[in-house]
Amino acid sequence: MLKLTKRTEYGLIALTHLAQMPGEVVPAREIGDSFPIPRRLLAEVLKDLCRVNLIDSTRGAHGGYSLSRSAKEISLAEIVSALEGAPTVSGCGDGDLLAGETPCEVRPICPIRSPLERIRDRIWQIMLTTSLATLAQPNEPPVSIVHHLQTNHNLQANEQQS
Amino acid sequence: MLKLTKRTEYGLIALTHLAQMPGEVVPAREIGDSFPIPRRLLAEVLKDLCRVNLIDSTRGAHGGYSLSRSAKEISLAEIVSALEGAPTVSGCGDGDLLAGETPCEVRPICPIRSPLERIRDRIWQIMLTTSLATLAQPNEPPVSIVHHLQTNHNLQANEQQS
DNA sequence: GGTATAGGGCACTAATTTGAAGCACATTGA
DNA sequence: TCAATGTGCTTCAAATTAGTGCCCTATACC
Repeated sequence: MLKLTKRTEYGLIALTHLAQMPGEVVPAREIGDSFPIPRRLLAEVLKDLCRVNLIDSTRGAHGGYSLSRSAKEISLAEIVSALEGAPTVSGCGDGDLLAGETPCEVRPICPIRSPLERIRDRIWQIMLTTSLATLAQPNEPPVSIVHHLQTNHNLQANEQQS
Repeated sequence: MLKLTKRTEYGLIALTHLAQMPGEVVPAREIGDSFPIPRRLLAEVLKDLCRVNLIDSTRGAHGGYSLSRSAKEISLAEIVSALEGAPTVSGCGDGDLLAGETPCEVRPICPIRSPLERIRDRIWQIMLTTSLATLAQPNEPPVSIVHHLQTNHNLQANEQQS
């Protein structure tokens, strides 16, 4: 849980790279050279991002990719759902956020479905309100549109062991 | 991302089952009979939960499992980390929450690390503040210790396609 | 003690998901 | 035309996850 796939990581890296040179058309090669990312995989990821219109592609010599809109208008949720599908928390179908899901035979009697969905929604909310612009400024405080979500957590520290 | 493994789902189902009969020693068989869960796997999961002292086991005839403390004192975070390890969001090492992680060679120059960690922490916070008791009352409103985290989300609905 | 019921350990296989690469083709600028 | 660059499709490899089998230990009850 909570772990992004490599595809998504690569996509985020590429997008933040693009976000730092708005307007410019950047070839996949350049992104691949800047980070130790397998070229071919990166191409796949960029293609996916293109498919959902997060970025524009220019073919031919001097081609490349560029953000299709401002980094502030691109949410983390869009990126994640483009690269690994909308989140599900439990494997049971989640009709609201996503299309076809494999039906879960436990579903009718599943005792944890509903509360888990609420949690998923809250997590998704965090991603919906986090913009690419925020991700692209790692040194800035998290001053995105999500800052009002910041919470004070006055609770017992739970011990976790791997 | 955000998808729980079957192990965790089974664990949550078992724990909510136990939570509904506090004090009683419930054999794994009974839980396995109540839901379409592979017996053998369920046993594995229960063993893991036992190992981190979320439940107690009683061996021998009339043996079984029971919660080791009140459902209100067991956080979702504990359950998840017991059954699938602490969350990572990105594969890069997360020293604070978890022990050894495979080092990420992109790490020194990774442009998305820090903001992603903040997001992971916020998600983790949700789980830390969600108790098993909350999960076990699917029909109740989410009135757990987390209610103060509820947020108003006044933002554009993003379209997601699978 | 014997037996039935219940959990525990270990190793193994199967299924699914994810990561990665190959190859040929389409587009475009010089 | 040629080189640079994105696109489609296929296949392979690695990692993760799901599920099983077998046998041992522990306890209640007769």
